Amino acid sequence: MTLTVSLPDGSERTLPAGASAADLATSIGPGLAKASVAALVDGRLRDLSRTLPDGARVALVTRSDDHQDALWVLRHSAAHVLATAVRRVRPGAGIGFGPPIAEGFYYDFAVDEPFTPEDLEEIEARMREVTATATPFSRRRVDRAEAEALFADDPLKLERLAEIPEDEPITVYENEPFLDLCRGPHVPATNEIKHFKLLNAAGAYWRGDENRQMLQRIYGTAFYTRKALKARLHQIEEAKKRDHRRIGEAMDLFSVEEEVGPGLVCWHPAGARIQMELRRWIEDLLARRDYEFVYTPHIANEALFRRSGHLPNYAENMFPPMVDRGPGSGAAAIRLKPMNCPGHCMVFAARPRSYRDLPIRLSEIANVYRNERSGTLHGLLRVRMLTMDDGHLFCTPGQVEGEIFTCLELVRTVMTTLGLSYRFDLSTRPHSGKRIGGDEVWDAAEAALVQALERSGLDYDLDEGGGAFYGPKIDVKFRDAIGREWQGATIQLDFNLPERFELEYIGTDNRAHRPVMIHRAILGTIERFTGVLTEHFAGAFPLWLAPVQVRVLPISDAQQDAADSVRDALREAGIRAETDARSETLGYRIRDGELKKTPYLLIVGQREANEGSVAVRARGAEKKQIVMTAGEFLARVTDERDSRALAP
RNA sequence: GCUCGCGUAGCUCAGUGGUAGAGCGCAUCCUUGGUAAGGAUGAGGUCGCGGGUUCAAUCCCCGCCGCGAGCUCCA
Repeated sequence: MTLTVSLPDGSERTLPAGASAADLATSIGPGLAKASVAALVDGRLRDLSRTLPDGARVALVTRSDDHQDALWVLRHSAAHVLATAVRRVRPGAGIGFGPPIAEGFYYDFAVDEPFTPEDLEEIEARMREVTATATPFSRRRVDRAEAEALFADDPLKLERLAEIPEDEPITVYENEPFLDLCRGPHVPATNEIKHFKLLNAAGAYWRGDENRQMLQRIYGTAFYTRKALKARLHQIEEAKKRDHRRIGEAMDLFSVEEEVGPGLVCWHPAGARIQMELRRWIEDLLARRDYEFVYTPHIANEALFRRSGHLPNYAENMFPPMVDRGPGSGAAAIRLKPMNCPGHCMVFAARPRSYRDLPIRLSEIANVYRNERSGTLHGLLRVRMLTMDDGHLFCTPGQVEGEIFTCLELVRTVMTTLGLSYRFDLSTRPHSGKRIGGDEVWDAAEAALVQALERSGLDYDLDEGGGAFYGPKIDVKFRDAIGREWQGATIQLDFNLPERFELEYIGTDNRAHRPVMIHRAILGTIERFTGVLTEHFAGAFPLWLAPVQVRVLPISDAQQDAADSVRDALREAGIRAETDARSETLGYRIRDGELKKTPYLLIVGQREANEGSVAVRARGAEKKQIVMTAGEFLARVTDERDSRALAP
């Protein structure tokens, strides 16, 4: 008896019946056998030790820090080793879930006392004991009764067990002495896990449900090579150094004071400068694309938000009402706006609209106010007064694709200018019952988004069922300088608000039609975007965004006038320049300028003062400075600013 | 909002049951220095807020507020 499998290169191999993926690897070569950790059998990850079905397509998964499947298996196994070690330190620990995640793995434990940093050290040491020897991960199928017996004293596992459908096999994995209810697969043995590190511990709700018990989660990461682990740990260090709260303090960009209130940002002059540049840039880009700007009130009658659906659906995130003349007077309750769309709908509805008016593109770079839960606030990334570069497009169904296309083009312009790589997620209709509008409407809307994406020649990932109840959307994810991904622009179709506000336009048939509404934000919010850019650039903003663009350093008092006149000429050209004539050594002032990430330091000594030149020291270029005339520098720096260049 | 941790000078942090210290920054003076920290002197703190224990609390206990790591949520 034999079985035949096909390999990724299209070739076929015949093996004795009952052969495993490990046997397959051995039959191909000892090197492959040694390098394999798991197998993809008909596209599904399997243990190396599982028998192969006849006719399967098999790809061996070899040790690699570049291969998601390989890392997935390793980290999943590392999670089991973590649980093994925790059970040694806390024998009674209940066991929740322990999956691999994008950058590592975690495991949740039900324990009486939370883990301390010292506990993590000890647990990690125990893990090293476990991985020092080759204890196999062995898979076993069990029936329900046996599984219930095995996990009789672990209520979390019993709960999970009860959810496994009758027709699904129940498997357990054991790396002695630890036994877990688990679908697998795993690496062959514990000694495969060589390069790992526990990172932190924190509470996590059982099953992510805030009404259920709080478990203690331990995060860690694991790789096949020491180099990759070191790179990851370095990335974590780098992220700490780039933390926008730290840089914001050092560069005096902003502050969040307890006395003002949590999640409320005071922008200092340097930070406000960055914000202003971003804002002007976006406004200019929008104006060129036929947007019109509006202002709508920051506070409004509650009735507006009742109509828009915010009060029934979004009240959690809205501040409580204010009443201007006291209760009982008949005065309306007033709310701070959490979004701009209701106001923009009112602008649209304020007069009759013809199809000739469409599309109408309204933009408002406005503050909105959201009563975010206190535990979610974080520097500039999550605040309670935020500034959206908001816009709402009102158009006919036939115009949707073209409008989306233009939005995508705008996204590309913004991301390219800032040197950010990005990708798109297309989120389609949620499951029926959780959406409004008929299937034909959704079909057309999704098709329009797909066509716009394809017309742009852009790749996208599909997030099926991820759309809002009121319409499908395209989300932009961009990657920063150290590889982290952030939510950027969002473009959302909305069939809901035009209904609620009874928006209409008169069509060519002289009858009223409902417009389609598109919500879109390109930066998202200025606060978050500034925070992310601060981390992306590590404070070294491109010249056009830098709060101070040029600092002029006279070598001694004798050159102060010369330095000031260079500074004044730069200012005349709209360059943000200042003189640093402090009574400190030149070395000190250069160091200070570099630490403040000033794009250009101009040194003016007697030589330069005599000949009308400046010694230009570009940020980070150290001693590779160039002497040029003040006029040459001015031309160069204005050009760099006007082109929004990323680097000199 | 929840769990745990933290809260000392403008910033980063040390410290003690007997009302406090460093470095940086800041101020003044000296120094006028050619490419990443010149020197001296000085100011600056209700030790987050409120209770409690104690002869005595910045330190121990409780509550509140804020921050951090996560969870949940999300621009």
